[in-house]
Amino acid sequence: MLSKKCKYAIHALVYLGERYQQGPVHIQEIAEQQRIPKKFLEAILLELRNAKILLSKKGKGGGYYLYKKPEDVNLIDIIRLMDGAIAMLPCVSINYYEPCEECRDEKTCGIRDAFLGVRDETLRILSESTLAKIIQRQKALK
Amino acid sequence: MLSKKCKYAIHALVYLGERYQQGPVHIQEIAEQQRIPKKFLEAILLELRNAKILLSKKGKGGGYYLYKKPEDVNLIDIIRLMDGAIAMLPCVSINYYEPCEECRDEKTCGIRDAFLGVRDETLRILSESTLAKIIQRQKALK
DNA sequence: ATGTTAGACTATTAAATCTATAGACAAATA
DNA sequence: TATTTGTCTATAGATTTAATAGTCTAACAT
Repeated sequence: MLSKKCKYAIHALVYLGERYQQGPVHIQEIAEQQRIPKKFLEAILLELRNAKILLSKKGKGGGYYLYKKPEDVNLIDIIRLMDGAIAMLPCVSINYYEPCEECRDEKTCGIRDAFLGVRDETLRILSESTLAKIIQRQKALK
Repeated sequence: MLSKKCKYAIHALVYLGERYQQGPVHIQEIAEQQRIPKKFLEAILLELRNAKILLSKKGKGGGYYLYKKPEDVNLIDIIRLMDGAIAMLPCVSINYYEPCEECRDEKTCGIRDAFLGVRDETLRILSESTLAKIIQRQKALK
């Protein structure tokens, strides 16, 4: 399951995606509109800024706005940043690889294979799912 | 990421799968061979027994053994039992469904779709992955 | 029948992680 | 220079995960 942090991040980014190129959006507004605790959201947006997904502006009229284009931010990027590995086992993780403690020998492990498959399918589906597509889908459903 | 509990369960079951129809296997032996803390393993095996995947025998010569056939126990069963939901969001979970708190309206949510896809693919791959197939694959790799 | 073996069950603890909040600081703007 | 708004550090509380201790109960051998 995704953490709340990650879900908050996705919702905040979709919200900012809907306002792409319309200037900075105040944290307070995002927090209220998306029902996210403001202080928690602050930490999340900061992390997204440090990852060069968002930009910020201080002072009056300040706030956060998308740095990357909505079609260039996908769910994989967000989940990796917020929750870490996509894979269900460390030994099949691309970005957070670690040998399995439980495993005697990775080369003859009959378990990995299935989780490699799951990882690949998950990557495929979620990397195709960009903010732009999510917003487009949302509009279509209304 | 799967919990240690779940990984222990998978390893223990594969181990028992290799000894299918060869009589009960002592907890101590599984714990040592698979390097699992014995007391923790006890709790895990008990849960698998309550779920009718394993059977147990008390007293001398006792231990645990598979109740279901190795080809009838798949990774989905094990993960659901140990870690709960397979899905990455409660609102796309089959067995642990809950509406997303973060979501305003499930029907017009543009996010769910991607996670529905991930869930389906995960189910497909992991339900095909049975103890029998894992053991077979392991033998082939040796 | 009785002692030994091995699982069943309850309770507890320690560590880690997740969620949320507080408050001082720094930069931008009017 | 006062106000607004993001930056950053620290911490607290709750929950979950991982592991252990200890008592109870059933099965079996003698």
